[in-house]
Amino acid sequence: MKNSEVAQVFQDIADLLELKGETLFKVRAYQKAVRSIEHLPVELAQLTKEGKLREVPGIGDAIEKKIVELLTTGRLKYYEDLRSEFPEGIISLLQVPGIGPKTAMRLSTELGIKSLEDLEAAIVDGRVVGLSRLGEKTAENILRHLRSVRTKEQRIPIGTALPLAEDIMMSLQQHSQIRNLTPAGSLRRFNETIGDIDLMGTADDGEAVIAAFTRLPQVKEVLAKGGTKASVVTHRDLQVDLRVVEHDAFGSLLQYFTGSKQHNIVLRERGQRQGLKLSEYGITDLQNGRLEKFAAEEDFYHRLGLQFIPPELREGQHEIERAAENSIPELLGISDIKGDLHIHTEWSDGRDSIEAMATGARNLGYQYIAVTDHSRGLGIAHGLNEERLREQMLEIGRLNERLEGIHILTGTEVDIRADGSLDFADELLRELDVVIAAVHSSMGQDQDRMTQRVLRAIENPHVDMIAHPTCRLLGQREPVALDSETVFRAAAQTGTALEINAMPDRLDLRDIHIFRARELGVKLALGTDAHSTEHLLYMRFGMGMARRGWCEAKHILNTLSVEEVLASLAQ
DNA sequence: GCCGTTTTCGGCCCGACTGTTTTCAGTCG
Repeated sequence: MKNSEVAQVFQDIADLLELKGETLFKVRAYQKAVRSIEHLPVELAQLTKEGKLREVPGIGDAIEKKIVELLTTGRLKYYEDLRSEFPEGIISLLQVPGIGPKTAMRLSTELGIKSLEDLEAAIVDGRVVGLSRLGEKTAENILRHLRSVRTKEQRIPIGTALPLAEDIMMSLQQHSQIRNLTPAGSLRRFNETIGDIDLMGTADDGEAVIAAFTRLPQVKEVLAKGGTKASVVTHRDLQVDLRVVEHDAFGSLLQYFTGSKQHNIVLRERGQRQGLKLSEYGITDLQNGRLEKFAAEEDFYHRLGLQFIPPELREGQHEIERAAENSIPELLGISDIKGDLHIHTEWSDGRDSIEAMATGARNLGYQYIAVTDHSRGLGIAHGLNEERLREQMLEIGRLNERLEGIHILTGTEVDIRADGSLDFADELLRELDVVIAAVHSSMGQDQDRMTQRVLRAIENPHVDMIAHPTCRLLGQREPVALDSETVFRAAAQTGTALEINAMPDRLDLRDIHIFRARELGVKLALGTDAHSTEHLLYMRFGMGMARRGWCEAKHILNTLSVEEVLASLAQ
């Protein structure tokens, strides 16, 4: 059973207990366990084997036993009994904003509603209005939310959200006197997907800024508008919230709205033990009731005796204890990156020439790029055959003589065939600076075959790196079945790098995989998989993932200089 | 159900909004 499936069971249990009217502390205990399991970098089965389940925050005696039962039998009696107490489908009502446990229960018991379809019908024919504490207006709101839940787009990839946010931020800066404008929420934490965009800033005249914001050309609809905040929907159907505050409270407000929710809860629990009450307004000393405000977020953390915690680490797992013992690492930064190791050109399915990609990279301050066009097996991408690859190597040699300030490494993204063999012979691979191997076909293989397939590529002494190891496409294709723990251990053993593919729809490896791979000593490499010069800028998305995986510069292959990286690849 | 810089028992994050109420329950982030 996968972690995500276990998490779903406990999420259901939390919902059902809430419907049942069980004490909220118990409900929250299950919710906390869900968050922890979702962020776990290791399989629960592995932790169980090592006897380390109880080290996970939020997992105690009772939940440990339930996890073991789920993993060994695939079922959980407690869960099945609980479910049998309620009509099927009642949990689905909870996904409608405005419907909580109390309302869901009443809708179910008093009107027999079991699905969103039932609910819509009941509101439309007027049966809902009239239940106690359910007036006309509430019913109307529920109906509106109900319809938007059905049509609403899923969370959008950060690669889409961040440029949209930046576009709005730029417009707002042109049209108002806002200062310190910055994203908050999941965007600032570099979550791989974003629900809505939160922006924050400071201003002397907040109302003028809010007015300018709601009049921006990107805005389709104004949902709410007040003196310090506003919510709008853009033409791309994305909700954007803006909050404007006075300068002296900006730090605590930014901290609060950056989250995550779980991080803030753990932080506040800690504050409570220190006799302090934390809120978006600042920190109140419970002894004397005095409120201390914070203009800078760093000072907020320092007041609690903590190191500053970078937003990418704020998931409410172990970052707060690490900050307390002063052992938050110096995370990788964009200026640490010395080159891009995964680049396509017009020789295969890229748009631009080798020279254009090289000068584009030089403009970003890089020392090198690796040209890694597809191999012949990938016909759809005009993969190179052996002859064309040799021509390309000669061309790169000529360019390297001519171009100043950038070094081009020869390479390939060679196909890993279904049986794990490679698309090019070892004799050819040996001549290249960089050999990236990747799966592009037969993605439906079962876990054993897929794992053996990738292991075989990892064990080839000429393979330097495995690209996009899980082959997922955000929102489009599930990851392939791969025993990641086994693959990571083999990669660490052989010194084969694993890629953090920075393409916004890939982001592969993902954050928790990066965390685990790094822990196991796997060499990691950032690559944009650029198919045009613009794509070189995707590096920042891979950077975000690497930081969420607690990576420092020393963990990343392409923080090395060109001499060092060539030496490392030759090993 | 979890957990400990007072605690192995007795606490458990914080504030705001909305709608339906006569003082607040329910929900959200």
